[in-house]
Amino acid sequence: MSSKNSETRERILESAWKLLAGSQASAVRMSDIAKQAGISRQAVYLHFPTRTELLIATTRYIDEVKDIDARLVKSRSASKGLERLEAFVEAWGNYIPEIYGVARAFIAMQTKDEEAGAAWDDRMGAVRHGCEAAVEALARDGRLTLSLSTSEATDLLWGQLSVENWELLRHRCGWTQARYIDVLQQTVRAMLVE
Amino acid sequence: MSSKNSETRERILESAWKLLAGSQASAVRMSDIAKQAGISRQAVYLHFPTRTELLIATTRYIDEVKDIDARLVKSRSASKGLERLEAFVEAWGNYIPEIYGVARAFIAMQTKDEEAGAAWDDRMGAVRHGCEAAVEALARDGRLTLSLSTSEATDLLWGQLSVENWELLRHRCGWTQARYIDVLQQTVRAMLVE
DNA sequence: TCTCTTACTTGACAAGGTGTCAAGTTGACA
DNA sequence: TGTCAACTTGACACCTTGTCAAGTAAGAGA
Repeated sequence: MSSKNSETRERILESAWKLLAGSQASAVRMSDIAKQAGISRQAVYLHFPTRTELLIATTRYIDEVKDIDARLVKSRSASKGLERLEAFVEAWGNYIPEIYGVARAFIAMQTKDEEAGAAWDDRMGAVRHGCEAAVEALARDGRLTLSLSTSEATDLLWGQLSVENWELLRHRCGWTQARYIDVLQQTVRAMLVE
Repeated sequence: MSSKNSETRERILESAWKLLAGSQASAVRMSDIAKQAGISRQAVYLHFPTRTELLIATTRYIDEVKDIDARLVKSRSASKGLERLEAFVEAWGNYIPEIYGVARAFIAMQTKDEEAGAAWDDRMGAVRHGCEAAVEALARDGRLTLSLSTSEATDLLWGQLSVENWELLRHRCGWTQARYIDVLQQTVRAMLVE
């Protein structure tokens, strides 16, 4: 029989991902994930102690499969601050749809489950670091708006690139992904540059 | 004995409000609200059929007590678009803290409870109307950025004034309320005007 | 004073989800 | 043949929402 850390574990992660990405991401239960993976509900608990830990593992799995690092190369290697900023908005903005399902689940759990809140804060903290790097590059070029500190500018950019803002514009307002990226680049530039 | 629609009902609403506004807004249960109001859990159900309806009633109660309409008078009576925009940002931005507790509860429920989602969408739809009016006033003055349609500009402003964005800047980033208002006015202006 | 009604209490319970536990099955491997 | 690891089956405790039924207390009216 296969080792515990391979096929089944991955099938669980794939199932969680698929269900969370689906239209009815709302109430994805442990039993749904088990059924999707073709195993018993208890088998899921043999691999992941809690629902929260399964969700955390799912985000890590997605990061691996979708190669988030590769997507950020262009931004990180940009020489000019403005270039870096726009590349970052594009890279992260186009990554949000990939993780949106899991993100929704985390946001819903934040209120109830402290551990889930901490895990999500941690992931979003990584995004903030990306924002910070872009803002600092901008500041080094002397192109950051004078009325904002780098910290404030970072916060604003972070808020602009939040999953919640993406959700509002794409889902509630019906924007296309391409228009979202375009307008966000333009908006963020108006907010932070010069 | 007092009529059903008075003292007790109001005590329930006050209790819900108080608990949701408190630091541990996370898990406010029906039993917590009942205890706070000094009545039995079942008595709460005599006044409100479900938790969702109680939350909806609580927002309406807050609107009444805090007089949301009065706060919007200045914005609505502004003659210039820019003036209207800034007054609206100030009025709504300063109202968010009042409803934040209830808002958090709604946001957490959105995923699970359809009715709660609809109720919250409805309330936020009202905010979007305010955004729309401000953007249209700006457009009439010919001061709206050319690269944005009025609908897109409305959406952007709406996202900027979302409870989630307020939460991020005030709670996660530690901004003061005054700074939040200042920076948002400036940001929104950079995004939409000229 | 007796009775009726209204608001509320008390206590039990079903539904639906998470997480735990114990015992059984099955296939690989030595 | 025996053992071990991975998985199954079924039961159960716990929590929260919402329902139900019976009981209590106090004001209103005859």
